[in-house]
Amino acid sequence: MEAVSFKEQQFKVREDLIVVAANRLLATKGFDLMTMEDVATAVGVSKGILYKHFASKETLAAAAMVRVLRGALAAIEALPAEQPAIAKLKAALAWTLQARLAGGVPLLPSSSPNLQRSLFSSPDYTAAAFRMNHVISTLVHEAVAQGHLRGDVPGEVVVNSLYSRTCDPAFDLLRATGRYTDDQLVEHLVSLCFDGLATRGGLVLTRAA
Amino acid sequence: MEAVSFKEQQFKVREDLIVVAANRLLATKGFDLMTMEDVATAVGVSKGILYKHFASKETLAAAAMVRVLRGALAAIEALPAEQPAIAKLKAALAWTLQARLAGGVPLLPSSSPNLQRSLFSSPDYTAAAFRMNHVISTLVHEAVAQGHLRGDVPGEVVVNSLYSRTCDPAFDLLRATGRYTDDQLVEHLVSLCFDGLATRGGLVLTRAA
DNA sequence: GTCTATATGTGGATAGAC
DNA sequence: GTCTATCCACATATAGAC
Repeated sequence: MEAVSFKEQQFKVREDLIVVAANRLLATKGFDLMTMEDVATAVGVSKGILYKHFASKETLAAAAMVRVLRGALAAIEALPAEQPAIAKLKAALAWTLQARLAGGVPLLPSSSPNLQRSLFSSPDYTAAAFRMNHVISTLVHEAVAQGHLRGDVPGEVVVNSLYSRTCDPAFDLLRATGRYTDDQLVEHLVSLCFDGLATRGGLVLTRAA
Repeated sequence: MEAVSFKEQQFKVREDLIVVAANRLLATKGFDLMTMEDVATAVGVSKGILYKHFASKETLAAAAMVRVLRGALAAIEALPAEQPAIAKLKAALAWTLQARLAGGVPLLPSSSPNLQRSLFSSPDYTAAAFRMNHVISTLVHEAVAQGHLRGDVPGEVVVNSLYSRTCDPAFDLLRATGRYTDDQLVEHLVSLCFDGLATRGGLVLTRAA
């Protein structure tokens, strides 16, 4: 009994190592270029063993996505409730960018039909993605209602823009220059996303009464 | 003489068809998922003939990139000189997004080392990319000097952000919903890029004297 | 120059020894 | 459960007929 439990535990630990390694590889090479061989050597096991844990490469990628989605959801829910919605949204984007710096966020969009099918046929993934979409949409609507987010653009457009900023290629390009600290990078990206590239040309800002 | 010239002309026309088809496929499937077979059937020729025009898949992709870069450069240079720099930058982004709607812009970033090497070993590509970088950087610095673009973010960061907006995945996702016209899509994306997601919370805008 | 057929390499997935 | 060896499908690139 004890031995079995221990082995099962080891199995779970290894599975987590596999997912973490896949995460990193997906973040750097993307789904199409990542090979199961890559994952195996990164973890230090043989290729065949991966299929004892995951039925296919797509299933493994789905597991990696779920891991990140759940982490992001937990981070958002851990934010102080008294924060206004826009602050939560900024924090969520910053968290995701930090996660990308740390271990990698496997959000590289591959248009592989196999992957798409596999993702949406995974209950874990669809549940996490649906929940994430709900949480972010709600925050966006709150922020609009509070006058902190522009109301002249459909909420859907805002949500998608936020999502795409988490996998902004500019982030990696700028990071590769080595001219910025991690915090500077995150700050710049978040600021550009929410405040835009432009000043308010010809206009000055006055505090409202 | 005439016959040879005609054949050469035909050859060039076909080459252009190949590049256009590759463009579209690169925009939809990306470099990794696009196969030479795809390109061949799209053009309506056999697979082998592609290698009479291009030495490799990477070379073909480079040609597609060069085509788009040159088109974008021409579009920027055709803008009225009296326009302020920020207007030119907005127009350039809008042009690229329109081009993406029309025929596709093959900017899907593949981290394939083969592709990277092939791109940077192509004089045509490096020249076009260098020139594009120069043109955009100059416009950004002008716009900052004119007070239209934020000066608190390094120019390099602004340039990279602009670049990454041209291949923003949100664009395709929103387009796929079918709820927006092409013009609305472009307008929203350009507006979000320059003006940001946020209102100026608690502030009202007053025109300067 | 264009096609058909094929050589070559690679990567996902499986079989079988231990 | 883990490894080694292998199968199979597919994609790049080439060879050879016409």
